[in-house]
Amino acid sequence: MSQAWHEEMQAAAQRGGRIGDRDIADKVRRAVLMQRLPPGTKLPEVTLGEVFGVSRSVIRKSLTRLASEHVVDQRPNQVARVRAPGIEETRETFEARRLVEGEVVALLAGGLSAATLEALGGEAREETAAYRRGDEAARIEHSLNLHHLLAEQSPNRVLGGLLTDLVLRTSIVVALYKRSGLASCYQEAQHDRLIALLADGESEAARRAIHDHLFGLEALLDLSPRESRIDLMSILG
Amino acid sequence: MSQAWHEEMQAAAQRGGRIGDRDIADKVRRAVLMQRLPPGTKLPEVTLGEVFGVSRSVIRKSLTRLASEHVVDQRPNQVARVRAPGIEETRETFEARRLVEGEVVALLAGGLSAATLEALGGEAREETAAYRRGDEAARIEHSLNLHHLLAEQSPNRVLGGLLTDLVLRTSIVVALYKRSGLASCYQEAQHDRLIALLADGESEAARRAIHDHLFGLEALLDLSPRESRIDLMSILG
DNA sequence: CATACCCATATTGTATACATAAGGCCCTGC
DNA sequence: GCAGGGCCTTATGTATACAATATGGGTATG
Repeated sequence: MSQAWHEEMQAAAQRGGRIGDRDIADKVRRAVLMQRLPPGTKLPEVTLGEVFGVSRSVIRKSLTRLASEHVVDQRPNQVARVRAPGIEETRETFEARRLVEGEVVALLAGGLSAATLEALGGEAREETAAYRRGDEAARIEHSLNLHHLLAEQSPNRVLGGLLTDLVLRTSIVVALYKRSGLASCYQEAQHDRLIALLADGESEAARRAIHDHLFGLEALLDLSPRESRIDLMSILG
Repeated sequence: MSQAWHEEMQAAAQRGGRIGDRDIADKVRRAVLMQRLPPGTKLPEVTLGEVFGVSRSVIRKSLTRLASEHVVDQRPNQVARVRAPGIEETRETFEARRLVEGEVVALLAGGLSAATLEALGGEAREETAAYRRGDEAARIEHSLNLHHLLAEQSPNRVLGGLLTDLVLRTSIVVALYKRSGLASCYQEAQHDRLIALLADGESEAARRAIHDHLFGLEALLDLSPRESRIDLMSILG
């Protein structure tokens, strides 16, 4: 367990009043997303309990929730660990998300209220601004917000739920496999283009835009099998 | 809590040796699928604990698992209840499953081993046999096995996981909204046709076959809004 | 007669203690 | 030097006690 993660969590615990399993899951999820908790990190229940000032009961519920979101691996009689999706699963996650998010934006095109479009545009603008000032954490936050908003607005709530899950999972693997040289996975103007197509009701063009966006994102990752820093950890660990 | 369900569970508890949260979730899931547990049924933790001979800890884990599968509703400070998806959600679930299962069978076509094809054929045959002898429980079992097998065989494991979830959810709503006159939702020969197309590698035809199959299944349901026996329970409850 | 309030009861939320199993370390034997 | 086995440490699995909260019924009141 790294030092940084411990103090981060302790600080988070102190700021809030009563915290529940939901809050804890949120914090751990964010920490994973921001790579504060590297894959494979052990998450012992007692330790987390001390950090958050609650008992194992609450922690267990949080971990179970995170496991159902595929954020942590929770195996019987074993310490929960931050999940490390392999290269194959990464590709599959992207493929699944292309299918689902493509369908969602196609359904969404032309049916969004002005207020929603404005909210989407706002997130896109803030993402760009964060990128320009080099604030990667904020950039990821706004990018996530944008896609999460799409998922929430889906007229098909079931598909929306699936999309929410897939957005989280892709975000985790992006953080994991981002090429070391790259500071960010920002793709200039792609979000704005998508929003314009949604506003114009161009269903199929919006679907293609999402496909391009996700293919582009996947292409920014280093998914070469040789670099097995992650696989070693999960296989040997 | 109905009488039948209680004795069913007690019998189940007695037959097995040590039972864990997984087993309990399985049994409750089956009971829901077989309509032994009607929607809205309360599932108090202590009652379940007594029935299965375990403490609330185990029950809680089971319920949480079932909640993540959308089988039960688990809201804070409230007793868990068997979930009652509304008509709208039913349609959305079918739409989502068409999208995902269509893609899965398209990916699967032409790539299945002879052994897997034989296993699929076996389930289809057993389903037909069960239908002919009027054993609806067995028919559902084999139909579920078939689709579950498809999900497991998906080269894309992420999509397979999504499909597993959707198959379960559609099964629940089929049980719920099956027209009262209908003894079964069996659709003659459709499974066999699908398997043939998979064997022949006809991706797009297989996708269409699944679409037809699922549209046909949805058409067998009574989704008219007037009959609000379910909606009243979930809205007022 | 309808409504609002209040109390008794049932049920979940949380913490803790004990039981059980996994993992690591050292020690022994080859 | 290396492999194997047993002990010890650590962490999870399960049960239980207590606290907090919802639910339902009964009663008083407008």
